[in-house]
Amino acid sequence: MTNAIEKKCAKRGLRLTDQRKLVAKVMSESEDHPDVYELHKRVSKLDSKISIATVYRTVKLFEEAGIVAKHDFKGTKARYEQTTDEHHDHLIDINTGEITEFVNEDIEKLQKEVAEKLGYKLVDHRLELYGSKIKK
Amino acid sequence: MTNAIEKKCAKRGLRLTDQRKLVAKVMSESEDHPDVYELHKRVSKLDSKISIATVYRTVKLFEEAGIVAKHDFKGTKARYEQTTDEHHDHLIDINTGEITEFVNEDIEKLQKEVAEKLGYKLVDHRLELYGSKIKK
DNA sequence: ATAATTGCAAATGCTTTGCTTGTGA
DNA sequence: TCACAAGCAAAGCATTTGCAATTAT
Repeated sequence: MTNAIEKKCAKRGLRLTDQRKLVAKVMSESEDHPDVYELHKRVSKLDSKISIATVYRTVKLFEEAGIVAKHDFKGTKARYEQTTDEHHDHLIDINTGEITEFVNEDIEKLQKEVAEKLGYKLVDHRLELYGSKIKK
Repeated sequence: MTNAIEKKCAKRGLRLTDQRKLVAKVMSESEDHPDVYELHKRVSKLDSKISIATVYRTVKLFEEAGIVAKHDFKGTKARYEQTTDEHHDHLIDINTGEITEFVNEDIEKLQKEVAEKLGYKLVDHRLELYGSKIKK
């Protein structure tokens, strides 16, 4: 069984070790944004021998290959998610830590305009909203 | 000579030690976004005995009192700046590290709308643009 | 075959903290 | 006076790395 991440690795010529396959599998099946410790915990269920150093190395490798995205949300450790086709930003629940993804083309466009007005070509950005759930 | 930071400390009942006065002075006079190491270097010129631990503690204290803002830009250590009256966001030059501040009310408004549409009250946000200078 | 990868433990870099001495209000 | 702050060195935490053994191609 080959998942999307494995396919991307192959395409990029990354050597597919058992450990990398397992990290790929776990990330492919994750719906959330796990940190390295959590990833290691999940992968350990499939291979109790895998080292957390390998998870760190793998996740960094995947990130450099554009296969996963790393997020440093305020006050938390680095979290990872599989890269998707369309770009999205994040809203973080300040009470529960729950993360909601969203897309807003108007904001995207305005960011580009702001950068250009300041004499810059927009290369990357970071937009995070922090909020608390409205109870109704 | 009393600067804005010292005034805020007084208003909040923070004890004004010599070291805190010096950090306040240096931050008040800084036009950039120094990290703790840089702050310690600048303060050391005024008091060669000050410990970097004290700078860490002071900067954290000021942050918790809303007197300075902490920024964790991508790939850099924590940087600090004096809090200003109007909110602003940052554009970071990916080549030089130079930081430009900007305000965009349209984006602010859209962020709030996005949060509300998702059922959240917007409490805080983080918007950073990363770009490279357009040479003309 | 052999260059790349792993596991382990030690090292790193930034930040915090325990403890004793010093000090601002 | 005396609760709070500073200085120092040690500890903490997430992450990286050197090295010998292992493995994918």
